[in-house]
Amino acid sequence: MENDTIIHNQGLTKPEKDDYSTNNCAVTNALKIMGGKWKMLLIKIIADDCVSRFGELKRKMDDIAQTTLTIQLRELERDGIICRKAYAESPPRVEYKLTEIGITLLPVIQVLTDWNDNYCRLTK
Amino acid sequence: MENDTIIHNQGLTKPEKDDYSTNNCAVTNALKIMGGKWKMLLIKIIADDCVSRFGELKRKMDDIAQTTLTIQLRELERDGIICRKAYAESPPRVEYKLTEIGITLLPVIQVLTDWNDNYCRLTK
DNA sequence: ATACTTAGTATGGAAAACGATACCATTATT
DNA sequence: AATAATGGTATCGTTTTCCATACTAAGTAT
Repeated sequence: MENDTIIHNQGLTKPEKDDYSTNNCAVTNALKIMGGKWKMLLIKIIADDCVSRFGELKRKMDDIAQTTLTIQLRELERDGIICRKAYAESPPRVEYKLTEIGITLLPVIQVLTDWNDNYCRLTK
Repeated sequence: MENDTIIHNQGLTKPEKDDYSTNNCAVTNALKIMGGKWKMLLIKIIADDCVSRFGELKRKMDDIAQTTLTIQLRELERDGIICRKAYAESPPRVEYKLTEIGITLLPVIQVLTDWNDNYCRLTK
């Protein structure tokens, strides 16, 4: 019973001191940028598409409100994860794609997807 | 402009059809279990501790409300991520630890931590 | 007797997230 | 002249999430 308390911690980086407060925890920090109901899904779709238009995203996430989609895109843009390119046409055309920093988030998406495919069913 | 649309998608598993709706997306599914403001942090702390007591968790996450902590722990328990062991003592003693399935979530935590350490600063 | 400890629960309220609806400008189409 | 398409914004309401406060039971220490 005592010996298995060591096993599952291998490979996890322990914090120097026990500081998990809001401003100092790596997990919390990362989630400030990519947390929430829609962000990771949005990042995944834009990655799959390479370049996405607004209406395309709206169609694929068919249960998101348009206002919510706009807000999420603005925040991802503000945080340097995606970039927005608007063309001076009519009707308007706007394209979204991942920035270089946004691309560095793909391993997070992938490991989450892998976990779902391999282990999530065991939780039921 | 066209050629760089391919690069960043390497290694990402594309969905068969463009189905990102609420019930069918792997990312969304995984986040149903470990999403939210506190879950991943909780999983990380319990992993660091190997075994955590309630008051210990409360102290380390000093800005979480006690009621919220209880709810998060109950949900993680319900979803098979942690297990709860209460001792018939007084004052009560309750211990939380990761289940085997909970342990499979650690790579998710790790990759999130790594991203924060390596790339998050670039978003500023 | 009183105070302290742990791991909660109960209640009420505030804040954040999210959604539905209506509206807009510009151009092309019918 | 009316309609449709795109990518929004503005407003308001709901739902979800979260927090603050008060309270509890049982044993231990003073």
